[in-house]
Amino acid sequence: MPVEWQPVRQSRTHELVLQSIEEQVFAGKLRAGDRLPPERELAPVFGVSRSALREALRVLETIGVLVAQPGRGPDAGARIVRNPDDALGRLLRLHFALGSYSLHDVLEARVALERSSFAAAARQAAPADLDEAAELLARMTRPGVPPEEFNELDTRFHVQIAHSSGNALTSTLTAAVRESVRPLILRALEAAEDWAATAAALNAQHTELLALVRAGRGEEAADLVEVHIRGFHGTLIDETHPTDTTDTTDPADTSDTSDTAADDGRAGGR
Amino acid sequence: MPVEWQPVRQSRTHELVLQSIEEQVFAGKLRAGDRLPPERELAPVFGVSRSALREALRVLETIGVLVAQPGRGPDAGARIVRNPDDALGRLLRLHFALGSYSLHDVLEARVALERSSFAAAARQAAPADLDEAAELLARMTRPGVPPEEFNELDTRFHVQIAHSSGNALTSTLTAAVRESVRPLILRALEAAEDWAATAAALNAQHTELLALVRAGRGEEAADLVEVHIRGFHGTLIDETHPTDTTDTTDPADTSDTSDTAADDGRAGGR
DNA sequence: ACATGAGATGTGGTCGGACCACACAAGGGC
DNA sequence: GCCCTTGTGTGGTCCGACCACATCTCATGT
Repeated sequence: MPVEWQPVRQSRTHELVLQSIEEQVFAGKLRAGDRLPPERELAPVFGVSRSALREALRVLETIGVLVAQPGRGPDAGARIVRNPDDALGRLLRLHFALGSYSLHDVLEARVALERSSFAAAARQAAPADLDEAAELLARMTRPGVPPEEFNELDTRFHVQIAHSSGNALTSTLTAAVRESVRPLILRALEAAEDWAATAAALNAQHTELLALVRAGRGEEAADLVEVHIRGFHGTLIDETHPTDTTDTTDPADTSDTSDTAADDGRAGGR
Repeated sequence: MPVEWQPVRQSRTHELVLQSIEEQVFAGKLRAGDRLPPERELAPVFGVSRSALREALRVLETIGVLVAQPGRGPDAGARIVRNPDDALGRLLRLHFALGSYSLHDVLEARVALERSSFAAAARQAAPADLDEAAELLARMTRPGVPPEEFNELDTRFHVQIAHSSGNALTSTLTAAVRESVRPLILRALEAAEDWAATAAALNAQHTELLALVRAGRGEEAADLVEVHIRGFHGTLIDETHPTDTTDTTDPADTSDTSDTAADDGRAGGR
C-alpha cells in the first residue's frame, strides 16, 4: 500500500493565530474566566490584521470556549468560557441534517449514553437534582400538554438525569445528541394517533425510571431506559436525506484520524 | 422562583447570515457536495459585507460542514461537506484542557461508547474492517514500538472497531473523546515503569478483544473493553486544571438547554 | 457634599475597497 | 500539436474608517 501523502495546506494566517491561542490553552496559560486583550491590541501582537485575528476568535467562539461582549467595563471584551453545549448541539444538528449520521446511529448512541447516565445517576445522584427531574416530569404529566412543550420537557428530563449523574461530558453529549433529532421527534409526537395515550405511556416509563433511579437500582433503570428509547425511536421514520455517493469528505482537509468518516453503510431513506 | 429573563443578544449580522444558511441545510436545499456562490457574489445577496459573510462561513468551516479552496476550477470555492471528526475532536480537546470535563467523565463516556461499539461490531462488523484493526494490532505488537506510535495505533484500533460497527456517530464520538485525552495517555505510557510489559499487557487485551469481536461474542467483548479502559485509566493522573469557583458559563450567552453546563461536582484533581 | 447629566472613552461589530497568492483557462508563439 | 505566457476568478489578507453601545469621567447644578 502506497503511503498516500496528504496535502498539508498550511498558510491561512488565522489558523496560525488559532493554533497559537490553543497552545496557550493547552499549556494552562489561558484559563476559563481569563480575558483576552482587545482585538486592536492583540492583532499586532500576532503580527496579523484585525480581520484575521477576528476569524480566529470566531472559531473559538464557535467551539464555545470564548465569548465577546462590546461596550466598556469589567464584562466587556473577549473572555475564555466553558460552554460546550451550544457548540456541540449545533454541530450534531447540522451534521445530522446533512446525513452524516443516520437515525439508527443516533438511536444507538443515545442508548449507550443514557444507559450509562441512568446507571450512574442511580449510584450517586444528588436528591436535589432528582427533585428537579421530578418537577419536569410533573409538568410533563399534566393533561393537555401540547407535543411541543412535551418534547421540550422530555429532552430536559433526560438531560437532567444525565446532569444528576455528575458527568458533565455524557450530560453534554446526551443533550447534543438528543437535540440533533429534536425536529424529528417533535414531528413524530405530533403525528401520534392518540396523543394523550402516547404521552401517558411515555410518562409511565419516565415515572418508573425516576423511581428506579431514586431506589438506586441502576441496572434496571439502564435496561428500562433502553427499552424506552428503542420503543420510541421505533416509531420514527428516518427522513435522513439520502446520501449521494460522491465522496464528500475532502481529502484536502485535515483528517488526522484517517478516514473514520467514510460514507458507507448509511444509504438512508428512500 | 423569579423568571430570570435572559438577554437575547441578537444583532451580529454574521449570525443572521449563519442562521439563514443553516435553514437552507435543514430544509435540504443545501446538501453535501453543493457549492456556494463566490463570496463576492454571496455577500450582496445577503445584504452584508464580505467580512460578515466570511465570519459566517468560518463558523460553518469550524463545524466541519464547509470547506473552501482558493484558485480556479471545479474544486475551487466553498463546498458543503461532512467532516465532523476534526471539529468534534478540537472541541472536546479544548474543553477538556479548560476543565469542562474531568478525567473521570471521559472515562465513563469512553466506557459507555466503546461498550456499545464493541457489542455492535461483534454483531455486524465487516470482516475487512476487522482485518484493518488486526493490522493495526500487528503493528502495535511489534517489539520496541515507542510509546508515541503505540498511542497513535491504540487510538486508531479503538476507533477502527467503532467504525466497523457501522455507526458513524459513535465512531466520531469515540475518536473525539479519545483524542481529548491523548496527551494524558501519552504521558502515562511514557511514564510506565516497564514499558515493554505494559505494552504487552495492553496488547494481550487488544488481541482478545478482537478475537471476541470476530467470534461474535459481543457481551464478553463489551465487558472486556470496559475492564480494558478502566484498568488503563486507573493509571492516569488527573491533571485537569482545578476549576476556579467563578461562574464561567456566561449567562448572557445563548444557553437554550438551560443550565446543563453547571460547574458543580467536578472539582478536579489536587 | 451630593446627585445628575453630558461628553469622552473603549469595546466589539461592520463596512468598503484594495491587494496578494494561487490555480486554472485561454490564447499566442514555436 | 506542444509549450509557454497571459488573463481571470477564487479565497485570504490587510487597512482604515465608521457604528452602536456600555461605561467612565467630570463638570455642573442643587
